[in-house]
Amino acid sequence: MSLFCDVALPVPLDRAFTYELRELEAEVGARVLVPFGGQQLIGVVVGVHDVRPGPEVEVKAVACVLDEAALLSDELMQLGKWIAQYYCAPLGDVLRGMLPLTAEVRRQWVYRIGEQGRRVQYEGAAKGSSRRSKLSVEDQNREYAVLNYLESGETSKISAIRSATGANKALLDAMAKKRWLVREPLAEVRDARRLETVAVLEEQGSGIREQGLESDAAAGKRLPKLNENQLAVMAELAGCGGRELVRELRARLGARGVPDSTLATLVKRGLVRLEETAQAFHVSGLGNGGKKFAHEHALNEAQTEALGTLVAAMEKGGFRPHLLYGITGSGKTAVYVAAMQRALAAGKSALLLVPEIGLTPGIAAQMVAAFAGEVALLHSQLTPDERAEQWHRIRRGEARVVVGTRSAVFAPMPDLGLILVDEEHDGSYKQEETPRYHGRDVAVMRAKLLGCTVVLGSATPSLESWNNAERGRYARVEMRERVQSRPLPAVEMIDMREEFRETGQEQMFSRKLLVETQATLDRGEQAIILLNRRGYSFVVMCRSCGEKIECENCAISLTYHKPGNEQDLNGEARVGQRLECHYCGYKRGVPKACPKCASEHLYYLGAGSQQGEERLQELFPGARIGRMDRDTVRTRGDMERLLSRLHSGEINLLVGTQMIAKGHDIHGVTLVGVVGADFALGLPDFRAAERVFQLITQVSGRAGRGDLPGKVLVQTYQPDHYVNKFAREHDYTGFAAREMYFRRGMRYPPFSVLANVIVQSEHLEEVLDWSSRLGRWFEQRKLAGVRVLGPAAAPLSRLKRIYRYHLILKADRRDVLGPALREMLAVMDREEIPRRSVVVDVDAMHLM
DNA sequence: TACCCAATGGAC
DNA sequence: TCCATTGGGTAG
Repeated sequence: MSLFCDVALPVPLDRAFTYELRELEAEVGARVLVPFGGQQLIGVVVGVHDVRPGPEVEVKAVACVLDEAALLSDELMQLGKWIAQYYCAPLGDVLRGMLPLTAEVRRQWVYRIGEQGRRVQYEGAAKGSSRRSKLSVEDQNREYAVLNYLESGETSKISAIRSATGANKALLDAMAKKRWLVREPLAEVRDARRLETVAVLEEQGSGIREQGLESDAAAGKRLPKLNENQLAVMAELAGCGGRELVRELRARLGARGVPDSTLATLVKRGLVRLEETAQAFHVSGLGNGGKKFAHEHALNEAQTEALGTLVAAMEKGGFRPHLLYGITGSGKTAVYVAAMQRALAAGKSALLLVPEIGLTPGIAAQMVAAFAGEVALLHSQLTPDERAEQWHRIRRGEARVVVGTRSAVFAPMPDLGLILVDEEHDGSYKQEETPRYHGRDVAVMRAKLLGCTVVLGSATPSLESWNNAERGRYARVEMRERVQSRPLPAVEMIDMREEFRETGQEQMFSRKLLVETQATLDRGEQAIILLNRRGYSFVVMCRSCGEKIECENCAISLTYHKPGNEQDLNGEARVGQRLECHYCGYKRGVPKACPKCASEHLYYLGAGSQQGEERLQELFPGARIGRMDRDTVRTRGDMERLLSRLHSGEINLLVGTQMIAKGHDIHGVTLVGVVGADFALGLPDFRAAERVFQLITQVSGRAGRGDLPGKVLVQTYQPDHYVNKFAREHDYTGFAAREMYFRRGMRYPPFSVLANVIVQSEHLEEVLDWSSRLGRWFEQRKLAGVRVLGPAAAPLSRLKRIYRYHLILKADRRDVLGPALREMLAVMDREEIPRRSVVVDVDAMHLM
């Protein structure tokens, strides 16, 4: 038994804290509740020992050990430490993200009357309330009520005090500050599993039931004690095999006029027993509508071959990363399912990471169809209770197939034998807050620690993964055929400059796109049009002075939204037109005149999806149009409803932002239009070309997935740009080679490792001061193999009232970047640059 | 990060 | 003089 333990806490501090264990025992990887600067925090034990820290620290005792055995396995602890190191994040923050179990410990405060409070109570009773207090008379009275309530000296929970006196937390905390009350933390551990009551027929009850079933009249004679209602309950229960959820039973019987109390009577008589059971796992909203899934078909040759490679790797064992490069519609999901089945058959479990479950409801449904109760889902829309429940099912080995988004890479799976990362190029794998890890890279690292197979799948692999495959670090598996030998859609570029010259006017849609859309609709087929901006117009500009209307909090043009029937985040109908900031959510009314020069000539530029929908409605009055963007799709339910309307043909023309490009499999779609996607080529971002190529390829992949061939029309102002050239030929390989050339020349990833160091503050002077000091330090330090760009204003120079400058670090090798960043953090400490004002983004996805 | 404490300054 | 607010330092 050890005397002390070191605990990583969820605070932005790069160290662990030592606590005394006293009589308690704690394993490394277990959670403990500890006092920390006046609070109680849940931390994870990262070490146990007998070494008392120096006399300069007052060692406190662990309040409570929450887990008897390690909750985080050795393997996951190691993974956590790697993340903390690699991404320069505090271990406590990392571990908190790995253990999504906040639902299990309820922390609250209890209050007790203090010395000061007692005095006030007596004096106050004599003097009456003070006129000088800023509190309202009601609050003063409440304060005295609280003192009276706590008079005995016992501690009370906030809820008890509130119901007795009407005092709220703010009032109690204010009293604690005045030392009228003493505030103490209290933590209650509870089981996150939701319990349900089940009614069970007792032995003697089933005998009665059998008689009762013969005929109600006969039963009534032999069992005069059971009335009609009671017999109905018994019969219903027998009809369900003698066991049913009380909730269900009540619902059914209540409809027939049997009161709830009847069941209680039967329980009292010992004919029925009530049992508490853990609520059955329930996957909600998987509207698969009995569709046939790809894996039910036989795999084609390419799929079989790919599967063979993966299975061989699994059988051989050991760490071997694979890049599964399969063009859109080549049936990657079927290969995933088959590989997972093999893993399960070999007694292993399998993990599938997907970018966003909400945007591709199909994938969860397919996994449930294939693996039924063995599946656990982990995604951001789960409630804390649901997440904890899934987490424990996984840890107990009850769910051997896990499908989830980014953080599911930490799923506590025993015997993990296969990790799959679908759409590995997707930016949503990168967490944009501390710890800023990349789910795909963590997946690879986890596979390395475990020595298991990992598969990265994509039709448009990230340049990093492609490079790894080129260099032989990853085994490349290719599927270059669509299933059932369906052809890839023909892609045509429409030169919008020429269009302008010929028509003499700036139009949102080219003539060709309109003609083709009409023809598609006339043939009874479906069309999709990508318009990669939401809202109506994304710039409002003054014709007189050229001023663009910007957000008050951000250096960003506001987007004009027309009144519509969409709902805002609170579920309230959005009425009225408005200008909106897509970064901070700021909203304002539409000005009649320029805020700067008062000119009334305001000009609305740039068409978003809302305007696209409106224009299409005018152009194709007969079309059944749907819109898919963040304004119309807020929940998974919205997405499913929209997709099912598309599947059924209720919608035949869909307009939307990039979410329409995400892996949907709609067989009726034969035409895809891409409008304004190349605007992103102008962004100051080294991944701009890669992203545009991915977007065009992915959205093109939505066409021609059924029996009819598809066609893609891409409107562009840069038809000669290599992105467009290679996209037209479906030539990922060619694009990758060309883009590698650019990246190599510019020493961008994958030919360097990159970190974006963002310095931010509400005050511009601080940002300028700190960033220039860091810049000078790097200049003097002359770190070998590291080059530093900047400091310079970040392209998004102000966000949410915070000014932003950045330095970009490019290193030749991985092992020089980490030490350089750590040295920088140490210098910041010395130079008194606050840690929280500098964000370190290792392997940044964008440099905005 | 969240909290505590000491110093500040406004209101009575 | 009292109290509320603010900013800096620290947490085991």
